[in-house]
Amino acid sequence: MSRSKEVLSQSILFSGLPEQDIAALTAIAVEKPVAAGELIFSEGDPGDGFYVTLEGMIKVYKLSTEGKEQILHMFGPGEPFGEVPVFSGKAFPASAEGVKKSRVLFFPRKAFRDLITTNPSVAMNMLAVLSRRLRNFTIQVENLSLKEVPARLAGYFLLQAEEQKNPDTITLNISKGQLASFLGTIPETLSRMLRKMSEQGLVEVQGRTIRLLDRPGLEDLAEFGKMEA
Amino acid sequence: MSRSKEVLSQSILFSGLPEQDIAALTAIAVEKPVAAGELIFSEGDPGDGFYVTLEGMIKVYKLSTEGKEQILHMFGPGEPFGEVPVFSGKAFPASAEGVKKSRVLFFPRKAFRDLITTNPSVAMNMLAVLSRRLRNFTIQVENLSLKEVPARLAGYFLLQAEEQKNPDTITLNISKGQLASFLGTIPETLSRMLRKMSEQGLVEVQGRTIRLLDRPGLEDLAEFGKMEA
DNA sequence: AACAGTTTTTGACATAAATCAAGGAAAGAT
DNA sequence: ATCTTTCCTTGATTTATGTCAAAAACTGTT
Repeated sequence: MSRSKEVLSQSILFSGLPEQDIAALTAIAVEKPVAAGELIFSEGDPGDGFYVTLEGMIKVYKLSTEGKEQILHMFGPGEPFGEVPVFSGKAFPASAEGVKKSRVLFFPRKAFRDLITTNPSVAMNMLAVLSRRLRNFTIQVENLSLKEVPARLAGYFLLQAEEQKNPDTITLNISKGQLASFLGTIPETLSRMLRKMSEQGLVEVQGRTIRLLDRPGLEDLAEFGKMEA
Repeated sequence: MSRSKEVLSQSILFSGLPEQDIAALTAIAVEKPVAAGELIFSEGDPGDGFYVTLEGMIKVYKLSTEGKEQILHMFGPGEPFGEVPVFSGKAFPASAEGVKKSRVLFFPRKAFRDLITTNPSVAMNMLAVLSRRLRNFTIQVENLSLKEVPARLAGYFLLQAEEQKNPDTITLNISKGQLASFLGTIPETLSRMLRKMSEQGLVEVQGRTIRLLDRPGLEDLAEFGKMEA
């Protein structure tokens, strides 16, 4: 089995599909290399299909008129993105580009809609994907509206610790600038908060490696968002 | 046809369904009256089904630990809500309650999943509903992160004008306090911004009636977010 | 190893919006 | 019509975070 098929067969969207269906899928899909910083689609583009990340990392983001960036999602291998226009019939609501050198698979709109109508389990998987996405958005809105930057940061660290299956050390897989943009702030503020958290013994920062020194403290910060001094 | 069936047959989710399917649906669904301020479900509840608003208005919201509220969505007649747990398998990510006296229809999880697997067009409609929801969330995140309160407010007015099909006068269908919560701010700030916009001749406010006096000015404010003085 | 580029940090300052506190207006109940 | 409660407005003040400017620390490259 090719590397692409392997990624697909383990993706949330196509898990449980028999191998010949996966093969049929790769037949209709087009693979595309994406350079670091390369634009995949822009907000307002028509959107005649969606993508699955095969390798690397893709960010989906919005830009303000003054040029500030807000990252909405980061997608790694196996994760689909850009599906909204396929089902809503409207243009992409945001833009996407590679964070690093990546490979993506493009699925044309019509072929995929046909697959869904004949294959209820793919429809169900897609519903699950979109539901999870909605769930993440509610958390993002909650963070932006109801929590301050230190709380968001602490929450991010704890989430990463879980995803990376290491309760006391995490490695950032994006730059601090990109992390700031994901958390809805700017690099200067992020830098200051990291220093503050270090001074209080919550974490130890060394480049992209963050040691979580005080999990209860971080959990408290993530929930209540207050740091003394 | 009963009032409920009428609402359902015109809803985005069930549009295009033959009448006997609608009848079958209402057979599995349970109607429930909801008082103003009555809780329908809470964040963290298991979620063994989803709802469709029949009458009135439902808000879906999050609360901060300090008690501040962020409204995520407002749903009127025909609009479904609370679907995320049906497909993600996880609990409700937010809470829902009636804004005013309402009626809702509850669809049990299993029955609806069965309907979807046998009826691709319902699956397609649900995918469209979730996609549209995602689209709205990207706008909400953009607003919270990249725009200031005056810009969000101007954008809200323009959107309402469109929905109410009246280019120069809108009537708020929620209280100003609830509007503040939807826009991610507090009543005091909203009040001040409304005054500022009035002083600048952008709008004229009389209770819940807002007259849009300067659409180009509002459009500019919504996009660039700057108000002189 | 030195270079040019980017990313990150630090400092001084500006500002949008929240908080606290209180008065006024509107709406619903008796 | 009056009372009571909720909603809305206004003012004074605080605060978190953004802006601007510059230095320092990395990164990868010749």
